[in-house]
Amino acid sequence: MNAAKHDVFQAIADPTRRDVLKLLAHKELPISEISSHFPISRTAVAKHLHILSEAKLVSGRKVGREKIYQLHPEPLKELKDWLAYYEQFWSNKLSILKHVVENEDN
Amino acid sequence: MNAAKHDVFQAIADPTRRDVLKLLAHKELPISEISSHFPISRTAVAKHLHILSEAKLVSGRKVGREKIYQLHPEPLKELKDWLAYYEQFWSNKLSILKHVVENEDN
DNA sequence: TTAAAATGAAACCATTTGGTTTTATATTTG
DNA sequence: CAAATATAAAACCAAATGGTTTCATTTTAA
Repeated sequence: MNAAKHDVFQAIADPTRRDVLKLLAHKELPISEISSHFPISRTAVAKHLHILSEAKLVSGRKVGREKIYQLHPEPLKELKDWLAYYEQFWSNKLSILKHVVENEDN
Repeated sequence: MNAAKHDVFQAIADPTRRDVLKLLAHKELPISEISSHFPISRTAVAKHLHILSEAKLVSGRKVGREKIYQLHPEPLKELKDWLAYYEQFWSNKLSILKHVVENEDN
C-alpha cells in the first residue's frame, strides 16, 4: 500500500472507492466524515483514500488535526480516452458496419 | 473464478485484460492465437478470458477444437455512464463554476 | 488409428487486497 | 495541563488475484 503502483483503472475497480469519489464530488471532507458514510473502519477508508491519492484522483491536506480530502477528476480523462476507442463499436449502425467491413477476411 | 462476481470495472482493471480487448477489437480469435501475443501461459490467458466473459465483454464459441473469442463492447456503456457524471467537472469552465456555486457553504 | 493440436480442469503457490485491531502522535479544548 | 479528537502506522489475517504445472478430453490430420 505504498509505491505508486495504483493507476486509475485499479483505483476505480473497487465499489467503495467509487462511492468515496461520489461523496467527494459534492464537497471536500475530512477522513472521519467520509468514513462515517461506510460500514467499514476508519482505517480501511483511509487506505482507500491512499489508493485514490496514488491514482491522483484525490488529494488530502492537513488542517489542524483533520485531513481534508478533495476530488481531482482529471485522471479520469485517461479512462475516457481509453473508452473512446471502443465507442465506435456501439455508437451507431454506421460504425458497426465499418467494423464489419474492415474486418472481413483479412 | 466461477460465479459472476466480476463486473466491468474489475474486468478492465488488469492491463493484460485491456490488451486482450484491444486484440479482439480487430478480429475474433481463438485462445491459442490470443495467448501467443502475451508472455504468460495459455492457461493464464484463458482465465483472463473467463473473467472478461463474466463481465460480458467477450464471448467464446467452440468451433471444432478451437474456442473463438469475440469482443462485446456494450457493457462498457456502464463505464461511460459512470464517467459522464464526472465529466462536468473538467469539460469546461462553466461547469466548474456551476460546481463551485452549487457547493458554496451548504 | 494413432499422434498432434487446442482446450479444459484441477492443484498448487506467492503476492495483493481489503479488512481488522492495537499502539502512537498531534492537535484542540475545557 | 489533561482529556478528547483525528489521524497515522504497524502488525496481522482471510480471501482474492494472477500466475504456474500437470493431467485429461476432444478434435483433427496423417
